[in-house]
Amino acid sequence: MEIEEAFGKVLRKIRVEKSISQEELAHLCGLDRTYISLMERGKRKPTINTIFALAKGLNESPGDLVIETENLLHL
Amino acid sequence: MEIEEAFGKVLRKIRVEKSISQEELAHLCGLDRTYISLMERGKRKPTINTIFALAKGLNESPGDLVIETENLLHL
DNA sequence: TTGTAGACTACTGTCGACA
DNA sequence: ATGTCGACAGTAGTCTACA
Repeated sequence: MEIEEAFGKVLRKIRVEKSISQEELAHLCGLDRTYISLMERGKRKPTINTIFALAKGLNESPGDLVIETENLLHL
Repeated sequence: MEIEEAFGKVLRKIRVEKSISQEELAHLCGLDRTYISLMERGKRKPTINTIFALAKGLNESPGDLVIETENLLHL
C-alpha cells in the first residue's frame, strides 16, 4: 500500500468517527472539499502544512495522524 | 515560527547529531542534496512521502519527526 | 561541505459545475 | 453528502554549476 493511500484511510476513519462531513472538515481546516475527497482516496500527497491543518480541523495531533499511518503500513 | 521552518530545524538537528552530511542523507533517502538544504532552511514544505523518505534515511520514525516539529512550535 | 541560482517537470491545492 | 471533471496557479523536487 502506498503512503498516501494509508494516510487517506486514517483521515477518513478519524473524520467518520467524529461524524464530520468532508465539507465541514474542509471548512474547519481551510481546505477545499474536493481536495479532502482526493486525499481520502489516496490521490494526493499532502504537504506537512496540510497535515497540520487537517490535524487542527480534526482536533488531533499531527504526529498521531502520521503514527497511525505508519501503523497501517506496519512500519 | 512557520511549520516548515520548525521542520527544517528538526531535520538539521537530527542529521548533525548523527554526523551525516547533507549529501549522505540525500543519497540515503533518494532525494536531491540541494533540496535537503532548502528544507533545512525552511524554504520548502515536504509532502508526506518525502517525510517518510527522510525518516527512513535518518533511521527515525516519521511520526517522531512530526512530533518534534510540534514541540518546537509548542503546539 | 553547504548555499544559492536558474531552468525545468510534475504535482499540490483551488474552484465551479454536475451527477 | 460525496465523486469526478477540467482548467488553473503555485509550488515541490531535480539537476547543473559555482562560490
